[in-house]
Amino acid sequence: MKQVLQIQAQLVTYAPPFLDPNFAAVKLIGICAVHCKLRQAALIFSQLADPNVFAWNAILKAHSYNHNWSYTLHYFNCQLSSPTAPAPDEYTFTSVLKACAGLMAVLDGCKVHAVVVKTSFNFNIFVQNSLIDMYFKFGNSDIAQLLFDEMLVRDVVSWNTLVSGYSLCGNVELARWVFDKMPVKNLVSWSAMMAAYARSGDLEAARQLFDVMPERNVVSWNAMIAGYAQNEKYSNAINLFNEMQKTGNVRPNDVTLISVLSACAHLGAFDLGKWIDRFISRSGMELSLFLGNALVDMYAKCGFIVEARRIFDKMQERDVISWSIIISGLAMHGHAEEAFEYFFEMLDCGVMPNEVTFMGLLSACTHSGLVDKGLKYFNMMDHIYGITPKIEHYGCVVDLLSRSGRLVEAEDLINSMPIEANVIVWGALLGGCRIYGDIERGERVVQRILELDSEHSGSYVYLANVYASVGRLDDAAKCRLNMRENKVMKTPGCSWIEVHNAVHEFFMGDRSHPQSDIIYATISDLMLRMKLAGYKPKTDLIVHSIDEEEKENALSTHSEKLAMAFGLISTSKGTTIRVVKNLRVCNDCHEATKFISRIVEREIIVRDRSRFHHFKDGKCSCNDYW
DNA sequence: ATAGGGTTAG
Repeated sequence: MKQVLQIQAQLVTYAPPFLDPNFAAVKLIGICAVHCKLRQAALIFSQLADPNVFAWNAILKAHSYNHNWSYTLHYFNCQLSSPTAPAPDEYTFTSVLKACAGLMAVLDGCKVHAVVVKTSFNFNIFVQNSLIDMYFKFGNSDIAQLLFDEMLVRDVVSWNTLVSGYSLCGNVELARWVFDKMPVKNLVSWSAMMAAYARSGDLEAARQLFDVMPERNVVSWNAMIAGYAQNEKYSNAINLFNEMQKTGNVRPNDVTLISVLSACAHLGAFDLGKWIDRFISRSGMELSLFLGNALVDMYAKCGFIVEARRIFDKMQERDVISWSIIISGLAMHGHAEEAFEYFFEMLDCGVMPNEVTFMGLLSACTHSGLVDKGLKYFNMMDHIYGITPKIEHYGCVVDLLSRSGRLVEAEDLINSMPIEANVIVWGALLGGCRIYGDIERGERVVQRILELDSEHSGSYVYLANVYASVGRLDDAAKCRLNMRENKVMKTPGCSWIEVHNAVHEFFMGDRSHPQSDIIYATISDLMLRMKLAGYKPKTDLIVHSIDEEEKENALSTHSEKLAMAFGLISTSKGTTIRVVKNLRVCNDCHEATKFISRIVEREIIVRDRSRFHHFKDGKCSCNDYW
């Protein structure tokens, strides 16, 4: 790029007469495109007195290559309306059709198709393939198939387009049928078929294809890694990334790193996440919008909100996703005021919020108990920005109202919802009934929940707890029996911790870890010291056993305590402990962790399914409100 | 001199 600028400067001051300016511009624009420097490309193009068809195609390609679909169509419009511009050719149409597909601009696409037919470019195989691809992306597989059938000559790209097209339309079987039928396969054919399986959720079939592929490039690896990451197989994604590094002949690119960062974010695998950050700086890789977003999200979800902000501030370009990520990140850490500040800054930058942005704002309110502010944002969504609240938003607001004891309003809101409430929304209200001991309402809510999901474990546990707390032990027992008979399973509590680049996973009562004995010994020791410091196990949370000692035991083997104990014995004194949990952190563990942070003089950061808890010196950042 | 198909974030 540096040399592009030098050449450009040279051409402005002195253009040699033997050099065709269009020729030079095509070359320079091509380099700008590869480096995502579209403004520079546009400048070079605008300085041409008389752009020829090569120059027009170059500027169209530069924008479509960078997924800047609307600018592609903008330039195409300019070309059509300018009296001096050359007529479009087959090269023009491939870029333009791609842009229509990317924009899902069905009407424009059909119009371009009409022009293609009128100008007889519909016999060019490149244009034909682009048309087929476009109709698949519009979801119109019938027309796509028709165009394919009418082709006189087909090449491997035509077949590949069919495979990926059917995959896009959700028809893996047909994609496989085409894949088996195609006369010649290349690397892209294999990758497309593999991606089709991954997209359909059949990771075994995808992996099998990946393993037998005759050759692989970075895109094949990316497709498999992304397949794992998008199907929540985060450890598999990371393992495959490590394998890719080991083979040594394929260099990860930004797409690879984005998928791996997403896996790191979900797992809280910050060692690898930080390594990727350094890798990016070290290799001089451009911090693209996607990559920046993935990095910010990784840091925020791994508990490094300061680092997340550092990357966010460093980004050249930010879109609504970037802002939503930083807002939800701040919300997760309980920094509600900063989340609001970023929201207003976002508006100042002219970026329109969407439904995800509002999820971030609402959860910021939930985590800080800002009920009225939450209601204000909730109303703002529809009234000011025309965004119809989705079930998640209702869930958030019901949670907000319920937690603060405004149960009547919460129930009214559910009953006034234009969409059917789900188990999560009712569950939020049930949580409020539990906290505020509203037994009558709770019973009603449980009934509604069990109508929707007869195996809702939370309801059974809730009922058993309520009965036990008011001394109706027979009813409590009946409820537990009921639960067992209906085979209601609670999601098993699971926590994990990253130590020395490896993620260690613990389930409740887990004894499968090689260092299990010493982990349990550590917990017993801690329990003793905690009790001396005034800790009282919250055994009233346990419903299924009677013996007090047994209850304490059950509490002490909660997965987060196991992960924490493992962290304490495997890291040096003073190191921050970071644990991730799949469920909400339980009341007892929350209390215990406060004590532990003081006893061992460590900062302990727990990410549960909805937020972060920073424990330090016997206190938690959530101020016991979560 | 310029082109089509497989991979990416909340």
